[in-house]
Amino acid sequence: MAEDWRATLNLPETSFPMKADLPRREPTMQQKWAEEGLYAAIRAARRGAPKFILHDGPPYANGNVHMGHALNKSLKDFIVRYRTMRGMDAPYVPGWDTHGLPIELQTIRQMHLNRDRAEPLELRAHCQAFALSFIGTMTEQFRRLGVLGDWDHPYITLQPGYEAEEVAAFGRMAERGLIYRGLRPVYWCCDCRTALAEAEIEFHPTAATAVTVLFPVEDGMGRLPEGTSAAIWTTTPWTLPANTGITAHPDLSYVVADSPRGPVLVAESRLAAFFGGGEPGTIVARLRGSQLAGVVCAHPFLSRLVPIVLGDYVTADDGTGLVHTAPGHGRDDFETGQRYGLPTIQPLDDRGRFGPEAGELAGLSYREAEPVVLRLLTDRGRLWSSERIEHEYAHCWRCKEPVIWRATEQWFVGVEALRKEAIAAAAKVHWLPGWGAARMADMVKGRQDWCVSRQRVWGVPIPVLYCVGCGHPLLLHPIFDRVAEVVGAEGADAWWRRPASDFLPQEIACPHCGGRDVRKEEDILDVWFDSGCSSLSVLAADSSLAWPADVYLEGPDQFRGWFQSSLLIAVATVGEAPYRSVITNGWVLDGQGRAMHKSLGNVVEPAEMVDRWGADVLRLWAASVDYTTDVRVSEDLLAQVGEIYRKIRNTIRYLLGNLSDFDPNADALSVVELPERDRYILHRLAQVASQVDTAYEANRFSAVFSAIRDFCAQDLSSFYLDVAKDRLYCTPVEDPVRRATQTAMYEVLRALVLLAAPILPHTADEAWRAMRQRPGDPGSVHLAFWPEIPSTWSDAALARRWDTLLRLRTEVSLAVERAMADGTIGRASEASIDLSLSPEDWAAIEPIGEELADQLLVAEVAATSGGGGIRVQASAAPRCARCWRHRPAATADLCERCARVVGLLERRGHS
RNA sequence: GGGCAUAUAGCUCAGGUGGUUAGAGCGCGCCCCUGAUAAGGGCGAGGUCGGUAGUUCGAGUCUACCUAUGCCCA
Repeated sequence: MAEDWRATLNLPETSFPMKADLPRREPTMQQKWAEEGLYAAIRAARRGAPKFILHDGPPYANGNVHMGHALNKSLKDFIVRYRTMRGMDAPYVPGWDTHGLPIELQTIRQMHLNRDRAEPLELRAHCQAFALSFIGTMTEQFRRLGVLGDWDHPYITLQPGYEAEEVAAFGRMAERGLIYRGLRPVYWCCDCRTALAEAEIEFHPTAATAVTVLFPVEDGMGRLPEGTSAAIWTTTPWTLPANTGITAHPDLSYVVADSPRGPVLVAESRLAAFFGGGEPGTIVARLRGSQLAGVVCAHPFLSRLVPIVLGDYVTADDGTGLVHTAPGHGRDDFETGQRYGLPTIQPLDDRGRFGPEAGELAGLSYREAEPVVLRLLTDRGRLWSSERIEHEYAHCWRCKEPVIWRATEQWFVGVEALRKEAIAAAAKVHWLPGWGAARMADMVKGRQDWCVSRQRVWGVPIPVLYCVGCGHPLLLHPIFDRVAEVVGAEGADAWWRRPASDFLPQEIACPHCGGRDVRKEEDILDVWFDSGCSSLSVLAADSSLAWPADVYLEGPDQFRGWFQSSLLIAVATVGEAPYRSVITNGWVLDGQGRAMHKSLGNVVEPAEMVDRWGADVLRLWAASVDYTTDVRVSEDLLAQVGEIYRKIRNTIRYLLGNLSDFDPNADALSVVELPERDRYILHRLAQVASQVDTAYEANRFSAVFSAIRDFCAQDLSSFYLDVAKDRLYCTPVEDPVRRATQTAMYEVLRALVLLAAPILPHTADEAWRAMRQRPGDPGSVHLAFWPEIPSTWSDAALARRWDTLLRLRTEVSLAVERAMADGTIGRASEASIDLSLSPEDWAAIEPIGEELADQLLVAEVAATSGGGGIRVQASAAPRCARCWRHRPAATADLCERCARVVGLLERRGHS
């Protein structure tokens, strides 16, 4: 009768559950870390160690955490945790960007405030409360992802200390002469008498007068016939008084055609339209736009010369291919004007009325001026044609009136003086991926001066006082110091709360007129100026951190944003880049590679994914993808990553289960004395650990991911652990054969948990706490050090032999599979194999000897040298009832080994 | 429209300096096991490398152009 030998086996046993239940259990673990003061404990443990500073780019505090944040913060966490395990002091101080238009607008809407009537201080208080509340929710969401950092002490751009450093930075830049005041066109509502941000603009169909106007050529550079006129087209004739140039496209083809008004210059493709269906005049000259550069025309009704300049934005979709350019009334116009030195003329006051210098137009609103302009053109014979058209035109979102572009006084950072220095500084930075270097250089090369003025209240004030007497702005060191001091003590609110005189130090007077009566600048700083100061306000200001940072890591949009603003400000104030390396992560797209949009309904919410899969699975996803390019995320993708997670988890669980009776401090054998089979897996472990280390070092987490995954799936689960079962289960607990395997398994488990810890902090810590410790091991894996892999574990010669075995194993599996299919055998374990090997294979396999059948998981193997191939038969040996292997019987139902073991156990049981 | 980037099996990724039948894991199909069991093992079917044209004795790997997608700019 068949006896149940199960009780005589050493089966795996562990409390580490197969089902991770991450969504439910992770929060508990996180709470435990918080209660244990894990972050502070790490800081204390690493005090004095070499620093590694990953400086957080501050997310904007006005919404929930989205997938882009989740990816970015996960990657940052991998880096910080890895460096910490490497023994470095790697503090992580999260940041928040809190000022600026979006929050101000959302607050106004939410509070139903009237911007014009709202007290600045009241509005600012609401904005602050708004931002802080989102910092609260976002902090919870980031913590839920397992991101380790000083969440109780983040840096926030609205903190007085932060603002004070920002004011000081502005002051230093001003002292270097990098700050100036100049004209720049902005959207302007003449009804509300204010500048508007783009977000405050609505477009509506509007009727307008479109005119085609002739500009007589004064100097054709010999390329244009005598008497030629350049034709432009505009839908805003009232801007003609501010015209200071004409822009042509360098690559467009232009012609001079005869007309009743003499030769006219237009784009060739616009010729027919220009003649309005009538017979086009004879073409008398043809030339490229680039050849027009330098031609000088006369203004159609003012005594002013206007040059033809070049601009890529010119199109031949409408008009004449020659664009009327008034730098005071348009963004493109302004930038073209800057490039070519065209004057910026701005004749309108804040109600949109022409000033006294506008001659006939003085006192008229820009709309009233239109018919006058038309008359002036007609009187001088410069009006080729005019028509009423309807087009989309910008309107004020509040009063619904049309808005205009109007140049006003703004504060600028002069980039020209910084450009070379900034490009040189960026060239010294290590960029990942490498194209970042060229991208940053290009962007700095091509950029205009930085307009840092915002006509708003939610922000850091531009710390400038004006002399009331002579109107001069006072860019003086003692004033900046004074403002920084007050702001540092009271916050930026002080700028609004206190009178201007409070910011004027006793000993200071206007250097121009000696006056001491001052007023405050009302503009605030661009929010990119805020975050751009973070290296100064945070890294340089905190002795526990360091300047410059080792790493910045953000999305590709930050090349024009934070990467750049940080660079410019650091170069302007310190003379170097604020980062040693910059890593860019790609954009997060949906499962089909499309950008996520609310309107498309394809937005994947990290909070939902965490509730469904757990943070460790989401993090494993972040590790699995090539983040340097755009990445996809979807339920399906997370499900796939979830499968890998289970594979890793189950491998760890199985290791734990088979080590339940193993005390590494008492039962471990010397590694160098282990049998080859166990030394082979340690050799593989050494290889994998090295690969993983190299990958972390290079921030190539997808290589970490695949190395760990393949090690679990291939080396461990499908080979080493599968084969080890017999040894583990069937030999006595303390049998050296078993202890040898457990010795190797313990090393594997320990290293595996440590290698995975930066990516899977919850799972790793859970496993760490479930496994036996060594003396001196910390209570949490997060305080542990990177595993030391002795070089003695690597054995290339041994590995070559075992790689041969693995290859043969595949061939045998195939033969066994065929034998099962044709009915020769029922299961692999009853296969009897004849192996006729090539001489080389025989040389590798021969030393493995009798163990071959064990390794191939078959009943028996007869291996010979000869190269004849593989034969499979059914084994003649009976199946042992205890170990289920087909081996010569010693008793009625047990093989020799099992009979011996059982006998031993029985003797023990009786003693 | 411009700049930059990406494009290898259903999915996620590997594929130094160009060279025999392009790899892995997952998923999928079939089979085994039931002493890792909402587990484990084996075998198998899937790509000609986004497209086109070139360079070369030979290209996934070099060049040009095109397409799609993404970011930034206009």
